[in-house]
Parts: sequence; C-alpha cells; structure tokens
Amino acid sequence: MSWRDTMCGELTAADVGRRVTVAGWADTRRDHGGLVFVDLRDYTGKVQLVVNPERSKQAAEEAHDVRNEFVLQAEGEVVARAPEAVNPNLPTGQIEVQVDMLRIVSRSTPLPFQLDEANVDETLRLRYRWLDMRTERMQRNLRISHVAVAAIRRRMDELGFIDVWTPSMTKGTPEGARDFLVPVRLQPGNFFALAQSPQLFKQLCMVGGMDRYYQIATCWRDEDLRADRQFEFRQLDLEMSFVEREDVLDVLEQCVVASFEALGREPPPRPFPRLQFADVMLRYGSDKPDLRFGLDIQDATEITRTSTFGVFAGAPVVRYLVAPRAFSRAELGRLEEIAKEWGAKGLAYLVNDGGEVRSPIAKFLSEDELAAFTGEPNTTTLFAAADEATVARVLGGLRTHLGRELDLADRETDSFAWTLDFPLFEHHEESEGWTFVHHPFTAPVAGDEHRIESDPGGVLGQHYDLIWNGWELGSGSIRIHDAERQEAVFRVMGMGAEEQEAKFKFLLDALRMGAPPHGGFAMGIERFVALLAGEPDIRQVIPFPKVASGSDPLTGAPTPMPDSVLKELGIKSAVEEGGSRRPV
RNA sequence: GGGGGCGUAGUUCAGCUGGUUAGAACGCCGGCCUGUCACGCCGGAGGUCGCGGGUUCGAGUCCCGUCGCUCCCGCCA
Repeated sequence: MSWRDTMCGELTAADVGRRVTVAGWADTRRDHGGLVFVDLRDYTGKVQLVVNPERSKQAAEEAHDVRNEFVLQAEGEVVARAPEAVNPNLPTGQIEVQVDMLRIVSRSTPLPFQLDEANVDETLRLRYRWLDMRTERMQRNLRISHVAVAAIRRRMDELGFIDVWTPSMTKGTPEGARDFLVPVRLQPGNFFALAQSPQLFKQLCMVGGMDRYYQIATCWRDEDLRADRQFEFRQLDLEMSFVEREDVLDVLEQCVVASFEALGREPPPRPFPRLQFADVMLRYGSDKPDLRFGLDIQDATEITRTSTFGVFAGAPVVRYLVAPRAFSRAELGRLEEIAKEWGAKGLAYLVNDGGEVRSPIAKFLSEDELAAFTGEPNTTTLFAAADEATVARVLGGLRTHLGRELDLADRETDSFAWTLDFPLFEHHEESEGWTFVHHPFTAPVAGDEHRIESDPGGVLGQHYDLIWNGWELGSGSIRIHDAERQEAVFRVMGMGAEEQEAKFKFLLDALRMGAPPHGGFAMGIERFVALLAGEPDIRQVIPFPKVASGSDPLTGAPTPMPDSVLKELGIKSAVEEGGSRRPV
C-alpha cells in the first residue's frame, strides 16, 4: 500500500468516480456531530474530506480525534459536490472525497502560533520554522527561489558556463568585510577564513583556461545583519574570458529574463538602461536609485551663488528636491533629523501650502530665488547646501526616505538598470590615502590606465552594478589581467611590495603566467528572490535565517564551547565565565 | 559602536490623564449539532503585564537599569 496516489490540490471534476488515497495535514476540521469535514492540505493545495458515519464507522471514530495539523491518510471516492455545496473560493471546490478509511498518521500538540494568523512575531516564526514553512507564503517563497535558481543554472549551462567548486575555507583578507575565522586543530594558532566571495579563485580559473565559470556560491561576512544582509548568503558568481563589459551585462540580463520567464511572468525589457555613476549621483544622490519614482535632485548653485542668504552663498554646492506634499512643522522636524543623520547641519525648506509659502528662510531669499525654488501648490522644497559628497548623501537619503514614506514608487512596474563607470578609487578618510570603490582587481577604463598612480581620483573603473527597484542586486567588473597594473593599483592603496607578496603572491604569480582578459559578476540570490517574491527582507526567502542580533532562534546557535575543545584548537576565549554571551 | 521603535493570555491586540477582580478575538479543553468550508451554539481553563530596581497610599501605566526583537547610521573590498 502506498501512502498516497494523488495530491490534494490536483483533484478536479475530471476525477469524479475515482478511488483515491490522499495524505497530508489537517488544515481545518469542522465537526457537525454526525458529519465531519476535514480540509486536507499538502503543498499542492487543499481538498475537502467528508467523513460520514453511515459510510464508514471507522472513519467517523477516527475523525473525532483529529485536530489541526495532524497528519492524515484517507482513502475514499472523489464525488461531485451538490451545486449548493460548491465552494468557489477553493480550487478543488467542485469536488470532495467521501472517506471510507481515515488514519491518523501523526499527531500534533497545539501550535505555538496559528498558521493563518498574519503579523506573527518573526522570532517565533523562526523558532518554529518547520510550522512557518507550511504557510502559503513560505511555500511560495521557497518554490520561487527554487524555480529562479533552476532557471539561472539552465541558462548558464546553455551559455557554456561550467560549474566549478571553489573552497569555502580560504585565506583571510584584512581588507573588506570582517572574516568568519575557522581555527584548525592541525595548525594551532592559524586560521582559515570563510570565503567572502570566490573572487580570486574564479580569476585563477580564467588563468587556468576554464573560459566560462559559474557557481551558486555561499559567501560569509561577519558584518551587522540587515533586511538585505545575512551572515551567509548565496551569489550567482560568474567569470568569463576574452570579454568586454557588454558581454557580461548581456549574460546577467539573460539570467534575469530567464527567471521571470520560468515563473511565468512578463520579463523586463532589454537592454536594461545604462546609467552613468556621475549622473545618478547628481540626479538621485545614490548609485542605486529607485527609478520607479521621480523626485529628481535639482541644482541651485548657479542661482544661489549671489544669494544674500549666507548659508547658500557660502556653500560649494546647493541642490534641492521638491516633495509632492506640503509638510507640517512636525514632519519637517523629522525630515531634518534624517538629513542630519546623513551629514547635513540643518534643513532649509520652502513649503507651498496651497499657494501660500511658509519658510523660515523666505525672508533671506530674493524674489528671483523664491520664484525659482517654490514648487507647485502643496509641495515642499528641501535644500542641501554643503560640499558635493554631502549634498548627494543628504538629498539621496531624503529622496529614498520620501519615496518610502509617501509611497511614491509604482508597485506595478519594475525598474532594472545598470550603473556604470564608477571611479576606481576614493579617498580613505582614516588613512588619508586611497582605497578602492569596488575591489582592487577592477580594471581602469581604456585610456585611464596611465593615470592610475599620477591621478588616482580621476580614474574610472570598468565596474558595473545591477539595480532593481533601488536594491543593489550585485556588481561586477572587467578585471586587471596584467601583473604590473595590478601592482600599481596595490601601490596606490598604500601596499608595498612586501605586503603584496604576503597577501596576493598567488594572484600576481598567476597574472604573470599568461592571464587572459576577463571579467565577471556576482548577483545576490536572496536579494533577487526576495524582490521576485515581493518580500521586504531576505529572511522571508531563506529557509533558516539568523535574526538581526546574529543568532539562530531555532537552534540557539551560536553557543559557547567547552575549554577542552578550544584548547585542542589552540584558542582561548576572552569572554568571562558566566559573563556576557557577547565577545568582548 | 551610535540613534529610533516594540515587549500585556498559546497567538494577534485593547487597556484614556497611575486607582479596586487586567479585557477582546482567534486558538485550546468539555458538551450539543448530518452540508460545513473562518461552520454554528453552550460552558470552561489559561496572565510573574520581558526581567530587576525606584517613585507613590497605590504601577501594565511614571523613572532608571537590563534582556530580547526590529529598523536605520557606522560597517557591508
């Protein structure tokens, strides 16, 4: 006897008359004393079981004990429902199963939360994730994840990429994100680091003639968790030889389109818009703007240069954006807090309240300035006056905030775009030197190579970001395939020959032994899937995620380890016995 | 490391300016019910108000601390 021969959600009017065996969870039980109705659920859906004591005394007795989320097996006959008993809200509502045999396979204690309850505390859901997974939401999310990843793998295969495994345990990198360290019993005092990305290995694969590499690679980074960040995550990691930027972008666009198609959705039109870094910073104050709404930043510097208002006249750059609403004093107070968070000293504004202008700075502005900056009725003009970078940060932050707060984004549309031509280096505030914007292996754009050391700040990199509705899905670049150029970049970062040898000898050696031109990309799978699923954070598409404090509510990890274990590994905990569980 | 928010039955929440025995819905338990599908009806159990301290005649409510969760900044090559 098999456990089942039919899935619950797949039964239709065409099955009427069939004898079936079904198995699943008791979604709800409706006991009428005589008749008992049980909605039996599996991942395909639900079907109504009818237990009639006149048909089966055994089933009726067993049904008496059934409670929510018991696992049941039932044998019976599929029958058409009477017209007045049809349930139009249920896909299987035309039919039901008249039960001849009912068996409680597995019982359940009362649940810690109801599966149909909205807004259940997320920690509780995660503590009992196996229950949460039974909900339509999680079933849907994890299946979307599967379909998207499968479609990507298929497309990568079609495009000639081969799946090459790279190590998770590798060499620590003091640059970049904090590493998760792995002590090694055989080498006390030495540590592996969990890979933050297969970056260098995939480049070595190109030197090794693999030509087109890809991997759905797990990556680890010991940084604070956010809605779009976990300790561990997966990326579609790929690298290609003998390619230019457009070749790489084309592959990524194909993967995005393939995922949409596999899910039966209208894919975004190709090619995705290509945006210049310098332009988006000017217009949106961010390298990953949400393009589903406008709220463009506008420039006021020319007009305010001669302003009698000192704050404006004295600032290197004055820009503004016009929000489609006349804000109250209290709201403006909150906006000022946000502006300050992003580095503003204050927030100058003009409110056009139904034609009447309210503003503490109006009296300092000329007629021309007022006319130029006052928006339509029921708008608020928000200014930032400071240096270039601060103005972009403040107005970009305000734009993002207002987009969310005023719900400006059109949810019906999807906005994919590329941001291109990032600077290769930026000032490092702490060391007062230069640091890379993306990573130190990005090649400069053609024509800028000779300026790497003479004018680092003026060099653009062949780096590209993929953005979807304001989320950075991933980034990539054409890499440096010349050892001398790579050394020059390391030098700009303040890394001497000795340090280069210690950290990257293997890479430099490889680049000296016939390295092909190459480039690649890494796209965050969970971010991509969360957006596909319409979820606000990646935890909703990860089977067993950690919470923001960095622990796993389900297992309780991480946990302390006995001294004997630590001793064998040659490490010592600095955390006091019985003290804080957090490392000091 | 910094800032904001939240914490009251199993769950989701209510509890006004401090006032007697802390409520509702769902869930759970018992009973009745042969066409329900969020079944219905009757009855019942269930709370250290996150924890600790303080103010007060009196604290779920006010103050301080602490823990947990969360969002944001820093951080995330």
